[in-house]
Amino acid sequence: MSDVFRALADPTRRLILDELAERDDQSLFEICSRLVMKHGNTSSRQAISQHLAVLEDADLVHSRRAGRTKIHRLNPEPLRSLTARWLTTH
Amino acid sequence: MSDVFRALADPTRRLILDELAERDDQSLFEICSRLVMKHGNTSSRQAISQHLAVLEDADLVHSRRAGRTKIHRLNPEPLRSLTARWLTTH
DNA sequence: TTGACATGCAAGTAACTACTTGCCTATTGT
DNA sequence: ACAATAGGCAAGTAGTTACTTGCATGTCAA
Repeated sequence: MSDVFRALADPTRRLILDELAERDDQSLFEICSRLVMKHGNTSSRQAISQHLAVLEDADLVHSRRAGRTKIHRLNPEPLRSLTARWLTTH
Repeated sequence: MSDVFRALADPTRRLILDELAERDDQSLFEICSRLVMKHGNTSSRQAISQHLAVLEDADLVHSRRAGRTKIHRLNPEPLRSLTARWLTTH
């Protein structure tokens, strides 16, 4: 649970999630390219790779290898009911 | 927005929110006492005070002075629709 | 097989975070 | 006034995080 919030605390990681929410099954290079083009994000490939590792640790992103590329997909399940415990009407 | 996720990333801060969700208008000392008694949390008064400052920066907690005590109250508004952008069905 | 491509790994660094320690301010009760 | 209570402020520290740099691994195309 801490992992999920910690992963979401970084703006670049939220951009990556935005990108994967818009289009599934992107490789590291695709994600890097789109972050630069669409959001002016200048993070290096290695930086994005490490962000993706954090997102995978939080189970927010799933990945599979396809030849020499690694394909990433958003997994929104950990986000469901994440804040429900503080939103109870009592 | 980063502030909210960053605030939620710490387990002790989530405990504080749990406590305030259960009972509004608690002072720093009350929160400290309850964290120790109910959750075995051994954080010092100063540590809790700093956690509350982080929660206030994120607008998750509102506070007012009442004499020599400071009364804290949960503000769940920043939590609403926090993760909606990644949960769209498309 | 050779080179280009896509990614992984690991060490180093600067900034940040959580926490402690020590002292200070303000309010209340006697 | 005085002591006790509730809290604030600021410096220091250990651990963590985000990022870079340099090199290594694995895959595909010609």
